[in-house]
Amino acid sequence: MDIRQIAQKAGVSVATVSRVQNHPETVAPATLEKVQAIIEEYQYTPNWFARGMNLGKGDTIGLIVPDILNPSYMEIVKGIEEIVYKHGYITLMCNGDGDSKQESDSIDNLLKRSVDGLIVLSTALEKEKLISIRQKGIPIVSIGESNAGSEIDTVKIDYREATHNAIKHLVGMGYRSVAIINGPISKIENQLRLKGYEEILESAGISIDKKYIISSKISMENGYIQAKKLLKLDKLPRAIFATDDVIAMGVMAALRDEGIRVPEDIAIVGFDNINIIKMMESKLTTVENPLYRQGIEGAKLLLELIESGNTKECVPKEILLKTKLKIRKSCGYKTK
Amino acid sequence: MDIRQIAQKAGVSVATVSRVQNHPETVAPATLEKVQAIIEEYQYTPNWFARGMNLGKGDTIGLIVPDILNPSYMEIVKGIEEIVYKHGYITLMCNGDGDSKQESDSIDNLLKRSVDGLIVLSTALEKEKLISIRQKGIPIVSIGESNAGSEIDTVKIDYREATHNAIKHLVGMGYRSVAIINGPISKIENQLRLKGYEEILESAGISIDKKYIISSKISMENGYIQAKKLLKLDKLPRAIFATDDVIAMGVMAALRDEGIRVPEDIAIVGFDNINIIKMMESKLTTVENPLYRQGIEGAKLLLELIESGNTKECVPKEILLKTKLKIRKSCGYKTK
DNA sequence: CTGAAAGCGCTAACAC
DNA sequence: GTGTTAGCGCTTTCAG
Repeated sequence: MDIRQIAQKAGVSVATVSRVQNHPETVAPATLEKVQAIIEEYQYTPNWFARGMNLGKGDTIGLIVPDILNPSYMEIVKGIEEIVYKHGYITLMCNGDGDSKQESDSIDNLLKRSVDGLIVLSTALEKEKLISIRQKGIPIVSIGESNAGSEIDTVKIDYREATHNAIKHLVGMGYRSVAIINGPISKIENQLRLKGYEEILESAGISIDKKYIISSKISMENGYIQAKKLLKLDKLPRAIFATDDVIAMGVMAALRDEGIRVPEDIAIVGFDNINIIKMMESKLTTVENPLYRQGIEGAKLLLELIESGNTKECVPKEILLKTKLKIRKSCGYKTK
Repeated sequence: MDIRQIAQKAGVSVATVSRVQNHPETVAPATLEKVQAIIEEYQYTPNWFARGMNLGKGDTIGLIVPDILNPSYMEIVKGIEEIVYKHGYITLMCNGDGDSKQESDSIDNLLKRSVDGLIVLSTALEKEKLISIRQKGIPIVSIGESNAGSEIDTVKIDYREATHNAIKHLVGMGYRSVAIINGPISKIENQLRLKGYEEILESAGISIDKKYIISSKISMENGYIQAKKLLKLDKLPRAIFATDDVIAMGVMAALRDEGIRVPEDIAIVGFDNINIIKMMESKLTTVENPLYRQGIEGAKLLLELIESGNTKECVPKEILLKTKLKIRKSCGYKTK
């Protein structure tokens, strides 16, 4: 069924059918009803490609996620999804696989599909790439710190401050040796976390031990593996800060398997406060991260950009969300 | 940059540029090289909509997921993603929200975007809807049991048998009162699980207690809530079978909060064997479900269908994957 | 092996 | 209010 056939059945011109679909208020009530009846009867929907070609847009946004198996990212995606869907958009999702090359491929793939906008999650993409996209007038927003800094619209938290709070708390508990299991150091946000970590230790007069600084891909398995490595050291750390809750979960598993008590022997602090851990047996102290909210704000930002119509001219916005250290048992802190 | 401008720069006709992109083997090496250089120089990519309009396809598949926060579904999605991306397709993902109305909306949305094919995960969609899609010649595959039974291509496991194994094991352990916390009973797969549950109890001569049969939306929170309800009963069940691992996690949390020991007081068996629980403190006995594999197989099936070109004529295939009861501590079984 | 030209199905000026 | 018509950017016959 194409528009011509519908027009014929309804006894009107194709223009009228098109109007009925796109500007119903401009057509006479009687005609409107008649045409709508035919449309309904034949279940007509305009050819998406033809429509897109004329309008130059397809109500689609592209999304790059580093790892769809990581609940932290999915909580963000959930927020994005809800907002954009409500506004008639739909999401094309690509797996970045935490790899800058693969991410770049995915972006190109998305771009050639003429998406109306792009959201990148915790991206490792180079600054030039990011900026060139924006320069082309394609709305793009980064959730999490990106290499483009404040040159593209961004929703983020203060990773450095959040880490300060976590490490400060650990140091305040009297732990003098604190290890960090960080995500890939190629990402700005992880560089900031590392910085925050070092700053607090230094200001507490604790010398930094390279052996306590680990960077790895984010997964429970890696958390497990890295923790085991840490446990092979001559001098064990008194506390471990994992920059992602799934890493923290792996760490906890490793300590348990080695018969190490948390927090008596080693304390743990995680990052994100994802849903699953809220109910877990071992109460994990973690940095509460408004993930869902980040998705919401990011999507809104993107929609604004799309609707404004000229991304290039807008000065990039930056939305900074608050985090808070959620103290539970794993850090050894006794409430009252 | 459009094809005309490229043609001009290269000193050839638009037809030749088009050929270079779509059938490079049909153009003279010299011309080919010349045109490719220009394409490269100007970073030309054909307009997606125009291309789609001509070809009638957009290398896109639609995907309906009941809940993107549920790791079980995401493991399946991961498998799908990998296969289709490798074949040049990209995924439009919609959240079904476990609601048949919302799912139906999402499908329509996907359909009007002329996706090349559709994968539905654990769908509650009515048989008629599913079949009508296939009838229109749109490739569709269901992962998990659907209301269309064997009338559409399906990848699944034997839910009834899997449940048999779980319940049989529990009954074999001597537990005479076994509760089930099931997903929404509107879904066939959950009906099958319930059936499997009842069958084993009956054949063991255990009368079925309605109070032990619960159906709820799948989430950790609901697992928690439903378990608490169960614990308010005069006579507590000796074991609880949760038909999804995230439900099981909620159940474990509830029991813990109530000071009930697992498995000494109440045994638990879950379903899926998702990644997270493999490392969890409380070793959950669960039905091992090849989720990732389901995604792989489902995607392959869909791709076949798309490439075959005539979905209507093909007789629907059915792929049945094997499950296995993974025995850990939560069911009380002592190895040796 | 290459070019001219006819659509693909739709939207939006522009006339009436 | 409604119809006529000119594209949108591309692919693909059909000639040459």
